[in-house]
Amino acid sequence: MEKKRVTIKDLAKTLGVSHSTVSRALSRSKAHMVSEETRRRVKQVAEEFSYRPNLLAKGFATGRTGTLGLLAREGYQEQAGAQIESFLRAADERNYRLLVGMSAEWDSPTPEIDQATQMEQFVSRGIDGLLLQTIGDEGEPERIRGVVDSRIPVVTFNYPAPGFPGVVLDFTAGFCRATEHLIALGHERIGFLGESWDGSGQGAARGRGYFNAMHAHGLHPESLPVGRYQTESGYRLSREVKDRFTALVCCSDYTAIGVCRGLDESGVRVPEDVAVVGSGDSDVSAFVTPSLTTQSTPIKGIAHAAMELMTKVIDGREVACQVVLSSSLIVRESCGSAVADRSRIP
Amino acid sequence: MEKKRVTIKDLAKTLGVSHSTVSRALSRSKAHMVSEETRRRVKQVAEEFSYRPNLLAKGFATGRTGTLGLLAREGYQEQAGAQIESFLRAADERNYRLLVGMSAEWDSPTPEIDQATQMEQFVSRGIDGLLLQTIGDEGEPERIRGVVDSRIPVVTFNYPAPGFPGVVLDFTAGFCRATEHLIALGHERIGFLGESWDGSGQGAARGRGYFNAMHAHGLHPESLPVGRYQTESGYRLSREVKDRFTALVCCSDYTAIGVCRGLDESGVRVPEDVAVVGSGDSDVSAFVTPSLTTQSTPIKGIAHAAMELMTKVIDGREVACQVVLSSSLIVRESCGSAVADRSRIP
DNA sequence: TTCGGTTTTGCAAACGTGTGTAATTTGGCG
DNA sequence: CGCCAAATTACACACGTTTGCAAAACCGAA
Repeated sequence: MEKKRVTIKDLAKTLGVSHSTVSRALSRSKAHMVSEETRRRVKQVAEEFSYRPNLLAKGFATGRTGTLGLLAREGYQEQAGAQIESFLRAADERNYRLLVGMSAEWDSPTPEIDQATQMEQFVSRGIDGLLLQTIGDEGEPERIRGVVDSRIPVVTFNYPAPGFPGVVLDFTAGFCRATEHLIALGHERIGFLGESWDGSGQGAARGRGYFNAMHAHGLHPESLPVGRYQTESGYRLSREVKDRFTALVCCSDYTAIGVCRGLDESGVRVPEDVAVVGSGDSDVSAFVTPSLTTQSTPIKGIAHAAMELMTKVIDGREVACQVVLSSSLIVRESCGSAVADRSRIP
Repeated sequence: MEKKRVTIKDLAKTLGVSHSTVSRALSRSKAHMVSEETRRRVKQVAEEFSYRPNLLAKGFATGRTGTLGLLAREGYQEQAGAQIESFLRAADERNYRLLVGMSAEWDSPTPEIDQATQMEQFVSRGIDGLLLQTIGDEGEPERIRGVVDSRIPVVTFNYPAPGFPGVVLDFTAGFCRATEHLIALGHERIGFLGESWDGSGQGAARGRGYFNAMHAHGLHPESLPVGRYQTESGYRLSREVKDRFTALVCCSDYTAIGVCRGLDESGVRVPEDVAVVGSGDSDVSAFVTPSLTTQSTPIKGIAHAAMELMTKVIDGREVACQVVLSSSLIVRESCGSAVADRSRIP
């Protein structure tokens, strides 16, 4: 009953030719090493038998599998799911499959597999390239190089890793612009909900944008650390910001939604009493009340740029460059606006 | 410079044994076909050389790759990303990697790869099993069988596919309970935002729950079709529901958020004028204003149950069974309630 | 020492495909 | 008809690993 899959040799047998001929007929080698006539016959029989190549064997023989590894990191992304989706699309378009992994911290104590192991697993499975979400922490490039064979191309995203080509979003500029938007509206006591600016990594890059803007205008910056970029972290922090700031810059839309909710429950109105800006332009951001002023993070753009870069690197047309994407500020209700009623601010 | 990866043969050479011995030493075969002494030596040298097995070759030789395919469908899931994440975790725990794909419609005219092709690709790459998001449309089981080799196990989720083991959420019961909750609050003109109940598939299952509850209480059911389960679809529909219903059952949280926003803009208050319930218990649902009454959809539970089922099927301990998970109703503000603070209501 | 049995090891084939090289066919032209 | 080059095809090996089977080594007992 165990009907085996039909192989190239089966085709060869019924055609009365050698299996190598069949192979050449099907995988159009650059030199027309096979006559048009036989190619036609082979293709017909292949169709008839509904032959499907064993991509495992093919990859094994050629060293190229048509599979890329995508390794995302948990907790450092407000929209991990959407990010993965975008990559799936971008990979599909270039006819690559994706081995996807999600890693916790390096040497994580949790039962989850750590990043190094994931990378090894991927490499062992013969991926043609690795799309790696970096966070820019200390010694990251070395760790990567320690695990992944130097011959397989790595493209990073999220944060630059020296020595590796990558796609990066200019969070610093984005948060700077967002903060300046609040300053232009007349705010002076502006708080930041996110990681502090002195540090490395993507979270700090956001904070640095906030800091730069504040500093440039002679204002006093202050950050309140959020843990994960989740809704509840913002909600928790809402108690601490009351009566302390007239405006808040949040590291993500979800943090913003959480803090808005918390403030609302305390009787603080957004944007009348406190202005809030988020980041990410997530699906819901336009539909919550108040709708969020936020910066678009071109998730699809990142995925496409990363895949673009990856194909270039694979073809050897690029070695190590950073593609910098920038975000734009989307102004909605949550920070009021020039026309907002500001009469109540003490 | 092209340093090849170290193979089993390299180890054999430096150890002065045959490569088959090394193979046996490393892959603990049931029979202790190799002495403890040599095993120790082999392991040491392997460690020293930091040997990593070529999983491609291994899979090719054994027929098992330790990789599963996960094929999700676009647009039929409110939280596709979170779903994928859950599966990644569940797979990790059982030491499986995941080839992930996202498919559009069958024979999709879009440039994206259709489901059949995706499945073929996965199978050709030697997956040990396929986790398949089904939608329960006409002829789905046949289509699956048409593409995927009968020897590789398929576990479906989201909607039962006759003949295949699967995990399914009892949406009908969930939406019935949600609707009855509204009825208990005294509502009679209750609308449904989602697919109609006469049809097949997961969307209709939700509608059927609504319908059953309405019918059981002698009320007139009415559905307004949403396209995708996205925020804006709810927003668009808000104009049509005004002055027509006193309560709305929405097929997803995002639809609910969208419709709340739209109603708010029209001056209709939620929950005072119109009560709304969502579905999915998404992250933000507790933090939007008003917070959403919704049904939890145990996304993690689905992933775990599916993986559990998959391992059973792979081991031959199960053939075709449906695991039915149920949701629970989470009561928050958006539909008002007996205990809610209603003092503000005029 | 020799024998039988058990444990350990080596040999070789197999998995499906690609590819270099040699062998064959083809075709054109003298 | 014969010859040479070009086009086409067959042969055989490679890729890294597993695994059945036979060979070898070992061990204890006669």
